[in-house]
Formats: sequence, structure tokens, C-alpha cells
Amino acid sequence: MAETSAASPKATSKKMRRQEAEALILSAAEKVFAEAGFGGATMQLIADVAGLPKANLHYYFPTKELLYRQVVQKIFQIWLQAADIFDQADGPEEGIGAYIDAKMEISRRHADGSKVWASEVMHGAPVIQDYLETTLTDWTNGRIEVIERWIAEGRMAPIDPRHLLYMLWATTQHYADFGHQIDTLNGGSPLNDKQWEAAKSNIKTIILRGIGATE
Amino acid sequence: MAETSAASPKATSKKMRRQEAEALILSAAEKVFAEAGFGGATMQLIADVAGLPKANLHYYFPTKELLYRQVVQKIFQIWLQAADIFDQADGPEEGIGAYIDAKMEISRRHADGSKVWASEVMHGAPVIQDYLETTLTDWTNGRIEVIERWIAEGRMAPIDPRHLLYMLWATTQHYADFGHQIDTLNGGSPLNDKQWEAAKSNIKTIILRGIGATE
DNA sequence: GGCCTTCCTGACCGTATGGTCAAAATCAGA
DNA sequence: TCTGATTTTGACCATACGGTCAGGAAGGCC
Repeated sequence: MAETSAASPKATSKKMRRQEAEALILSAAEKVFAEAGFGGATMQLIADVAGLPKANLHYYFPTKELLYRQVVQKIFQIWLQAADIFDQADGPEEGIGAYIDAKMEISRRHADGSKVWASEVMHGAPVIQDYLETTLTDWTNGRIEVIERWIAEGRMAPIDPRHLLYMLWATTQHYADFGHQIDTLNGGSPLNDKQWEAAKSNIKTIILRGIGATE
Repeated sequence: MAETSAASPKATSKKMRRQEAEALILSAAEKVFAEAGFGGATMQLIADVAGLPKANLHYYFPTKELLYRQVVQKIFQIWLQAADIFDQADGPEEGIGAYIDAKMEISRRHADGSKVWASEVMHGAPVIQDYLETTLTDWTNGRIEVIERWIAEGRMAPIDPRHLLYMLWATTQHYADFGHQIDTLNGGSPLNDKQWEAAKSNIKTIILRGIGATE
């Protein structure tokens, strides 16, 4: 018989290793933080979703803030990985197109994490301000250089790279953060495979043509 | 001597009329909800920002949820007003261009309200789900018709109107919701007038060219 | 002034929350 | 099987929260 517990079953053995216990808790926490925000989330609810007693959470994550911090860092890593695609590309059409695909995939597969990230930034980034000032700033400046090179080479129109990046982030992230609104306007159902493809396609068409990277 | 109280001084007279008291509280609430989210906001903090005793808040707004609901409705009204611009326009370049300007102005002037709205939708719209299903759905369908007409008239490329609207919402809203991130990447300072103009200009250039509404 | 309505507020209440702790359970290795 | 380290957990605690209430203060109107 299968477990009837909430999230993932508690595995067969009674005791868990640190790694899997932490992963289970992080996953539950991501979901709850996404749905309720940091302030609205409770350790009790996270424990219920994880199928563990609350005291057990505090064994692995001493405080709520520490748990939250790890959830945010986890999604930030995923977010940064999509960056690599930008560099491997040879020109704007390929690079930005692939970046849009990657970020849309993140919005679809990691919607909860995206929401947690958005919520964190929206509330003034109390936890990851240092990341914004170091890692994100460096990454952004690197990408700006790439885009400026493309412009200098005449491979796209002279757009302010900064605002182009914001547009890429905004548009792709929107499908996660405002997913509920999109679903509602879709008759109450989540977008299906074809609709996600249409979304990606539309975004790429508009932006790539908009920056003059395609004909 | 000037009041040293937090937000706006309590006015000269000891008693306030309903209207101004409610406006003062709504303004403070908008700020606190934006900064802390619904769950993280406390009536005590809202009271402090408004410069009133907590019990006084409950005199005008019996419950936290009722107060929150009014804050959300307030920004939704502003949001909808920007819609009119769409209809008054004669073609896509004028209509969408003006809509971008209007929504960017909202992001700048009502950043707190925008964040509250984003937060509400992100958490599944527990309070304004009915608005999404009625008012917003109607508005969206109306705009889709307009855009489809423009496409049929050959005034812009055949883009899926729905995803175009999402892009408009996402891009403009981003400057409010992720304002903190943008400010950080701007060296820690808010965008100045010139930079806001540049942002609007870039967005309009990319999108209008992207949908083939300009040459 | 007298009276009524509206507004204001300190003190209070029940509950829920983040976090603690000590004892029990489980496991790996000898 | 014994032993020490790790993990699990119910019970518990202090605090902070949303909300209540009774009584006082202020203003309008005759």
C-alpha cells in the first residue's frame, strides 16, 4: 500500500539521512513559502506538508529564517545556471532565444521557487541583498558587455542592454509569478504543452524582431 | 514645531472625518503590505506608520483582511483606468505606446500598490479571485478583440494578443515589483527622470518594432 | 448649557507561532 | 549484544498577534 502522507512518503526506513531529510523539507518549504510568503508561512504547515513533526524541522533547520534562506539560495543557483546559455551562443538570435527558452522552462518547472525569489526581491531582498550586489551585479555587467559587443558588430539594434535584460527577466518570470492570473484568463486551466510553446514562440518573435536580431 | 510622528502628522484637529482617516490608514497599510506581505504585516505596524493607536484602526477597518481587501481594490481601480487609453487610440503604435507610458507611470507612482497586487496574485488571489474572473477577464477579452482587429487591418504582425498583453503587463510591472533589484543594479539609487524615460523608450521601441507596428 | 452622535484609546483576551528540551527510538560498528 | 552517535518527537514556553470592549473625549445642534 502506498503512503497517504502529504508530500513524498517518508521512505521505508524510519530514519533519514541528512541529505534526503533536508531535501524533503526544502521542497515542502519552497511550496509553502511560495503560497503564503515568508510571513504567512508557518513551520507547522511546512512540517505537515513534509509529513514530519515540527520539532524535526528545527533539528535540521534551527530557525525559520535559515530554512527560508536556503530555499532562496537554491532557486538563485538554478536562475544563474540559465546564464551559461547566454555565453555559449554565437549571436543575439541564438543566445537570447535560448535564454528565453531556458528561463521559460524555469518558470514552468520551478514556479514555486520563482515566486519565492520574486517575493524576496519585492520585499527589499532582506536575505539576499549581498547576492544582488555581488553575484547578480557581476553577471549582469558581463551580459551587458556581450550585448554591447553584438550591437557594435551590427548584429542587433542599439538597445540599452540593461533594459533589454529587464524585459527578458520580466516577461519570462511573469509566467511563474502571475501564473495564477494567466491560468484564470485561460479558463481556469494551466497552460498545456502547446500553449507554453506558443508563449515562448511569441516572446522570442517579438523581442528578437524588436531588437533587430532577426529578419 | 513639526510633528515627529512617523507618516503624516495627525492633522491639527483631534478628530478626523471618516474619509481622511480611512485614506490615511489605507496609505499606511499599502506601504506595510507592500513591504511585508499580508502575512508579515501587522496591524500594530500599520498603526505606527499611520500614527494612530491600533484600536483606532479597528474602528475604521474591523479586520485586517477587510483593510487588505480595500488596499487591493484601490490599486485595481488605478490599474483599470490605464485601460481607457487603449481604446481611445486609433492604432497599435499610439494605443500600445500610450498604454506602456501609463503603466510605467503607475509602476513609478504607485509602486507599493503594484507590489500588493503582485503579491496578491502570486499567492493565488485569495481575495480578488472574483475580479480576475469577471472584470479582468472582460477587459482582457475586449482588448484582444481590438488587437485582432488591428492585425486583420494589417496594422501589426499576427501576434497572439494574449501573450502580447502578458508581455506588456510583465515588462511594465517589473519596474515596480523588482524595483529594489533594479535600484541595486543601478548602483543603489532609484532611477532618475532620464532613466525612467529611457526605460519607457526602450520598451516601446522593442515591443512596437517587435509586433511590426512601426518602421 | 444639555444632549446625542461620532470618534478615540488603554487595557485586556484567547490563540497561534517560533523555538526549546529532555527523553525515547534507531542505527552503525565493534 | 553492547555502546555511542544520530535522529525523532510530544510536551512545553514566552511572545506577539488579531481582535474586543468599556469608558472617555470631541464636535454638532438645539
